[in-house]
Amino acid sequence: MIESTLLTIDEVGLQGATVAMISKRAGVSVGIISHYFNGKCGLLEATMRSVLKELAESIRQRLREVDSDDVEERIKAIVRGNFDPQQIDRKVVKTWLAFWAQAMHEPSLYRLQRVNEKRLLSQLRYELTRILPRPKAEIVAAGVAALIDGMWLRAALSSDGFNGEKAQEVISNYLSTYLSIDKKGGGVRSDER
Amino acid sequence: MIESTLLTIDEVGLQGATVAMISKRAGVSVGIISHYFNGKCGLLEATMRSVLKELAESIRQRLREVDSDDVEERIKAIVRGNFDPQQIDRKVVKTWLAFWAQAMHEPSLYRLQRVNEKRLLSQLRYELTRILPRPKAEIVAAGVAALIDGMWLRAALSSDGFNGEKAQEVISNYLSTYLSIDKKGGGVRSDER
Amino acid sequence: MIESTLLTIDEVGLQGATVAMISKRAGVSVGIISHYFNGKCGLLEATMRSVLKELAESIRQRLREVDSDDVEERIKAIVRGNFDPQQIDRKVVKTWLAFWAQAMHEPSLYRLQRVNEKRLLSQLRYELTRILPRPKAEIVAAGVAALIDGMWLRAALSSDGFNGEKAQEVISNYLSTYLSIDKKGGGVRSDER
Amino acid sequence: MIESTLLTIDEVGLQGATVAMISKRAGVSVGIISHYFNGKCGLLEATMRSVLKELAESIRQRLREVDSDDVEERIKAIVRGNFDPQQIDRKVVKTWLAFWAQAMHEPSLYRLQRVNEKRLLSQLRYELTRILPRPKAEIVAAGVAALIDGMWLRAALSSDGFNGEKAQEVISNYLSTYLSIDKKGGGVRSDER
DNA sequence: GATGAATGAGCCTTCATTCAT
DNA sequence: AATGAATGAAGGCTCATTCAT
Repeated sequence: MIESTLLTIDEVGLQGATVAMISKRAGVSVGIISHYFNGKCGLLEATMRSVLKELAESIRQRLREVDSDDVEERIKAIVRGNFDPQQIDRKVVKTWLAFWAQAMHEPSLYRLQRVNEKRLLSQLRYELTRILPRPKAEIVAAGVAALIDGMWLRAALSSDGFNGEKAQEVISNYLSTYLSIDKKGGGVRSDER
Repeated sequence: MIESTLLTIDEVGLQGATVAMISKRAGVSVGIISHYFNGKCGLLEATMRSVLKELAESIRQRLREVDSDDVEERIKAIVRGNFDPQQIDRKVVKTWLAFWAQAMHEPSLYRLQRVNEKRLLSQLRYELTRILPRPKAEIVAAGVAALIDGMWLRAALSSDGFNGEKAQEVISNYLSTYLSIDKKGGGVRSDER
Repeated sequence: MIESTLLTIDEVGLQGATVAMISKRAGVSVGIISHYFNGKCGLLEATMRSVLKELAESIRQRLREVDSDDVEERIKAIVRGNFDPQQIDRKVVKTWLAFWAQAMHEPSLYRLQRVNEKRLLSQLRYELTRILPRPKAEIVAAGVAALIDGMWLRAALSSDGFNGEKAQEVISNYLSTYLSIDKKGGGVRSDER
Repeated sequence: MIESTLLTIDEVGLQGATVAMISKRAGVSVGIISHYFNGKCGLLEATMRSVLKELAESIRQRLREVDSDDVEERIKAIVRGNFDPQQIDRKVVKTWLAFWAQAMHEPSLYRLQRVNEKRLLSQLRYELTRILPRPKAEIVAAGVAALIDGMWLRAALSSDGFNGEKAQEVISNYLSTYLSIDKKGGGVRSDER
């Protein structure tokens, strides 16, 4: 069902996707969608919930694999989670874009979007406050979050398919550069702000 | 016409926007849209072309105001251009999102999106290669571009309206991080790559 | 459904007939027409198929009623079938005319028209070759077919309603002219060709 | 103008032909059609009037070329006039079909059609009454008229282009056969009726 | 008189949803 | 519970006609 939705959106877009297409692909009747998901919009919401759950799971798994005290590694793990093959799959990417456009006009979708947006930021902030003063942690968290979304978006919109590794390289590079500076002259610089 | 489109998309989304709504708001007949813009899709394209032109103009203007040799300032000018009040206006933002979702399934829109995406990147790269070795310039350019898009996107999707200043602060911070390193040990470090 | 189409074309012509009119008269929803007939054009095709089937049935029935060896009577039966009350009904006649005009620009309709056109001719030829040398049979078959269509058309276009009997009289006269000659001096004349 | 109409109907049918297409081809403005012809329907009427006038002229010319007392030749001349290359031109043929379909629902077109239909019949009847008793002349006239229309129609609807010669052959054959019989045993046969 | 830009009614079609089975 | 045929509102687009220039 969810998979059908993703595949169909991939093929023809959210507008082009009809409930008939989706239900046919899933091998169920059209009625079932209105019945169980409360219409097409509800199906999109359920689909995004599923994608979001997998994203969260993907991050959690990566975090479990790294030293719980190595902040830099933990953040890189979060980044890797966001660039999990499943997340950068074309059908998921297209669904994300459709979801964003729709979310601006659908409260239920909007809430979902907000929760996800805030979760990433707070995760990053939580890690960074362990080694950076709060104002700086705030800025770096916002930066990393924006980099994740921005790299993800740029990759999504480019035709060359997804280059997740390059994205992660840019982010890692930023992170290690930043943290190394901080270790050297962090005190002074953070006073400046 | 273009303004009507933006306002209508802002109100009801691209899907919800009918040509009747748009033409009524613009005070013209429905027929005129198909006649001049080649249908609803053509209208979206024309609208985005207009938005893109204004973005380009906004950046050009900011660049004209800064020292043509101060690379950091020039990049900040590009960033400021991207966060111009007109660009972060809610109706423009919503149209961007709708445009992205649509562009995945409409070749003419896709081309437009690609041109814009590449233009920002090449502008940044051009400036950065003046003070950084090419591989590093590449990474920083990609980083700044992603930060712009990412901050812009996060701001767009958050309800609190747009906080362009915070976005610019984050990006400035990112930029100075890289450039300060370069100044300190740039020669050696860039040789390493 | 078919009946609704015929009645509506009778009233306002094919151009004037809207799907809404037809479906309303049939007491079904408009959507059903696109669903089952693949649009207005498909509906016309289905309607003509029905008319054609009834024409074929009408001829078959008339043929069953006559001596299978009396060629003249068999041909008259075919003629009678073509002038069956159902075939010369005003609504059927108008639909035929609309169909012809449309068939020139619609491959699927065109094929249908060709099949029917050829069927009549080959039926006549088949009967006539039993008593006439082939070249003459060919000419008489073409003549009878043209007479049927021509009488039918003239009657269709005249306001006085259909005078099927007069049409049949003319055709019978034509037929006996040819067949009587053949009986008298057929051997010699047919050698001439 | 008239020529443009014929060409456009040939290409896309009467329904498909827009006034814009026709006026563009004629190199005039769209307004001119409503202005001078009173709309699209008026243009069709004017076009058919032109076609009809040429048909009449074509027949008159053929009649002028034959002996005014040779009835058989005069009728053959009328037939030849109806199968004049100009009349069996594809664009004229298609326009005729469209005209018929339309005439059923447009009084002004209907009158035009009636006039033409009757003119042919009365011309034939006039000639035939010179050598046949009236009832027989009536039947033969109706037969020849129907043959002309029927052959013309069958040729029009077949894809093989127009085979005017074969049509004329069938009609001539009928005519000479009929008249020769009549001369031989005309008295007796006509008494039979 | 001639133009052609603008109009807007009306069309066919699509498709989310419903509901009898 | 599951189906899928039927619904009918609504959308984009076309195009004959108008009318200011």
